[in-house]
Amino acid sequence: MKLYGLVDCNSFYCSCERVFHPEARNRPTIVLSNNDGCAIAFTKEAKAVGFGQMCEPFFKIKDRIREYNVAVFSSNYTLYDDMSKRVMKILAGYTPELEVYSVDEAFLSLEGFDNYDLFEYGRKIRKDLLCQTGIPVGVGISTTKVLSKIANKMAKKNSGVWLMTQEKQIDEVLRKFPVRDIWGIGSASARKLQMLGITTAYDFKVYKNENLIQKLLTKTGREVQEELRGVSCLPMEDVQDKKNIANTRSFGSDVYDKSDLREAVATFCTKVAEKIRFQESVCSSLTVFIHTNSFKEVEQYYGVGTHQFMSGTSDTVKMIKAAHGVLEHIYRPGFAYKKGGVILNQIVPKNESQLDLFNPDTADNERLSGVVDLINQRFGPLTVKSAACGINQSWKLRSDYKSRRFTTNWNEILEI
DNA sequence: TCTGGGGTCCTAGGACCC
DNA sequence: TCTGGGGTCCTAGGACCC
Repeated sequence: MKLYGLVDCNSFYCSCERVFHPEARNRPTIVLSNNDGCAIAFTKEAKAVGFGQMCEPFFKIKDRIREYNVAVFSSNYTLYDDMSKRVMKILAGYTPELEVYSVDEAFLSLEGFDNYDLFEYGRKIRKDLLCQTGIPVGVGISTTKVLSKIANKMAKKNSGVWLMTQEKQIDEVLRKFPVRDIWGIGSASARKLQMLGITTAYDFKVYKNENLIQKLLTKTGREVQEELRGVSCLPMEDVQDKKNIANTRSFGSDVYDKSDLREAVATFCTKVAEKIRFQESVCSSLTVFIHTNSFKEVEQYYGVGTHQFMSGTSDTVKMIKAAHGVLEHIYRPGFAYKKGGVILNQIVPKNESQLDLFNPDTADNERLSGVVDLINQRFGPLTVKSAACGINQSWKLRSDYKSRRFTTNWNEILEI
């Protein structure tokens, strides 16, 4: 029998903070987005006192945060990424095949584990992770990925582990499970299903007109329906290389000057170039965008443009030049820009890249990039960077409640 | 005053080919 | 009055995910 386990960390960002801030463990805890803009992670204690709406603006909830003595943290992705790696490494020991689905969750193939006491196995995984990393998780086990996601939600409501493999038992759960909460069914699809009278996962499972589902929800929706029926359509996947790589940011304050935007864009390029080199790939097109603050009732402008490289590249300097060229085209003076970004497209592995027939000598400066990457890995991000990134970086973002990089930087290690 | 960031997949429709 | 048929590739936009 096919069997899938889904392990999902509870309020992952908050749990990471709590590992190093014991004083937050008895308080409702919230983590903010970049720029301290919105609340994006909540513990169940925070949800219990009314927080939990995704991306609620921080400034709107400040009063309530004081009222309920909520612990607040700026996001610290260096810390979360490292904690995630620790969790995944342990999980890899519990399955022949692990699919790291996101920073805080992973599918485990449990095919061939039919004779195990799977409930006990789930408990062991939980205990081990909590002991070794301090991160609490839920474990859901069932016969398809979609069902194991549902099992995981049940696990979080109950003792932390939920096993469902018998049809009768599955149906019992599905009858009480809102269709909107199914993995792969968002608000738009839920609305369409509602019009067909489908409100629970069970209604969806037994709905007969498959052609209509295909038409309304496309192939994706049909696959979800099959998975609810216990027919596995979504196999375990290798985590392959990224097909797009982006770095985009809201600015700390409004930006008017082209020179500031040039700095920001150069910095975005530096980040994406690092990422693509780490993946050992090259890209052949690069998109730049800038736009105004859509929350303000002023004239809006959205500028976007793409540069096509003649051959695949992962060279920071080339990307900055290209991005500055695009910026020249899309910049309009007089607007207050609030956000910008750089996206790399048409990504292929380095060794599969096409060379430029007409300019064979414009190869990437790989030695330079290699040395820069080494220095920055050792001494911290942007220790060495292109002068185009600027020194003052007046556009950069805010982060007032940031915790230390406890696990990745000797200078910021936990003190007792 | 203050409103996140980074991805994937699918489809329709246009451009283009012979 | 009459105006082919069968493809591929690319892109924008929608929907969804964490």
